[in-house]
Amino acid sequence: MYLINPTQPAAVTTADKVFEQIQYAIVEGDIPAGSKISEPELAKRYQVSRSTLREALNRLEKCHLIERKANVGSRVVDCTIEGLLELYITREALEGMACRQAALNMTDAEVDSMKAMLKVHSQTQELKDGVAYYQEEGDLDFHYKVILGSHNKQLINLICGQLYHLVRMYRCQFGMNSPRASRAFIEHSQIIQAIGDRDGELAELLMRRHIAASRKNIENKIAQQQLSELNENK
Amino acid sequence: MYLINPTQPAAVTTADKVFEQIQYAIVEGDIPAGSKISEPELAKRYQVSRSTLREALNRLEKCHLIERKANVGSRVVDCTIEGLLELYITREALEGMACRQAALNMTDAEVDSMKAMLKVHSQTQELKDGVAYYQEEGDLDFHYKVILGSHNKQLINLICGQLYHLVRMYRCQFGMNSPRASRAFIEHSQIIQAIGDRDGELAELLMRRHIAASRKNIENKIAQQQLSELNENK
DNA sequence: AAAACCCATATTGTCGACAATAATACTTAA
DNA sequence: TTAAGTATTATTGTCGACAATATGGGTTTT
Repeated sequence: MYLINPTQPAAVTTADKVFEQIQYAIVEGDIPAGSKISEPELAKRYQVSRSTLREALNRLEKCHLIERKANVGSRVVDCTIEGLLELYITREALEGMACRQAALNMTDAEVDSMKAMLKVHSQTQELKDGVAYYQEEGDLDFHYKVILGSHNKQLINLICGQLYHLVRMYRCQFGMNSPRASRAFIEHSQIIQAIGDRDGELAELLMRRHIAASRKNIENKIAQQQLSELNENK
Repeated sequence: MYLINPTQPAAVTTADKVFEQIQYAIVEGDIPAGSKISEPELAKRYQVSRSTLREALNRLEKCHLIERKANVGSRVVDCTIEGLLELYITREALEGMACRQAALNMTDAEVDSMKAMLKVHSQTQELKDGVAYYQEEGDLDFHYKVILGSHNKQLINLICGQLYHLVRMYRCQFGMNSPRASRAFIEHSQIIQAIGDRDGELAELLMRRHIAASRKNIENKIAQQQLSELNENK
């Protein structure tokens, strides 16, 4: 279903499955951003008791997809431009450090594996066919591998287990499929090079620039989007 | 009780209160690190039903104080040296960025408030009386204010809401009360200076060095501790 | 004697019902 | 007519019981 997070263990309990379904619904926008969550309604919709639904809600809260207030209820987080900026700044810090650690801790085999993956992506890209989808997937693959390559459980958990759910949500809601494919590819190559050279400082620098560039690109897209909406409504 | 986290809302529900109590017990080591958690036992000990205890366990999992496996149960995280290093590397990334953002986003009033706080700390320190406790509190105060000064909800939540519980736990379990008080004070002053000058780049650099130094200091302490334990047992 | 299998027990996951709190609508008073 | 207070309703928090899964001990088999 949709996208598998390699760091998340397979859902075994029903609360896990409901969590995945709701997570998908929120990321895709089927449950609108910013909307209030009714426990009885969702429990009925997914055919589970309120207890297990609340268990699922707890998981959703863990990856910052919903927010709870005591005795009041839960709301889906809303996607604001400020929130997006904050998210990318946090990514810049965390993934930058993860990249530095990857340069120190990745095995040679892992580095080779990444280089191979990049080669596949480049060939796929040359097909110029379905570039958006593949590059999008490839982008996530790339970042996942770098993060896992840090061999730092704390970083891996924070980024893959929490931040990336929000990243996907923003990408979906703002319709950001595969921006700047060719540029990203070049930047990925440079990063891998630095990691392979075991140059942690450079690797971190490049990753931070890469994410900052991605952030600015999205900012521009949003600005354009808002501009065109303005033109439609005038 | 113990230490109030200014970013955490007051506990209103009983699950919240139980959470705080267990959190305290884990951080202090009353519930030993690495030990398995028995839901029925804890529920009886804190005089609540298993449902509300599980709610409390969910909060504990959110701040990484316990880990759960489906159909198996929960364990308190164990404090390993690797875990400590990973934690401090993550802090370096996040607090470094928070410090950079603080330089950009803090109001002048907030900067003044921090300078005033630092002045109080310096006077308190000169008393050379109970330095450990006050400086320890002061250290946390300082870091909290910088993080809050970033005005970045994502960073604030990750650091104060999650990482700092673990930081306290490690400090407690490894008996790290107030290391390098005078050095820390000087470094804090430099950081505030950079923030006041709105020099984000320098502010981040100094904060990262500050945390890295703290990490190395703790590493040394642990090494000494293990050495002395070795001598006792020989 | 060691290993594999099975059964008993304990723990976790799930459920529906009740209690407490918050939001809403209505009534009453200024 | 507006504002405050109150009662009603709906939602969340808490509880105890049942079902499903894992753990440990005992038995049997090779």
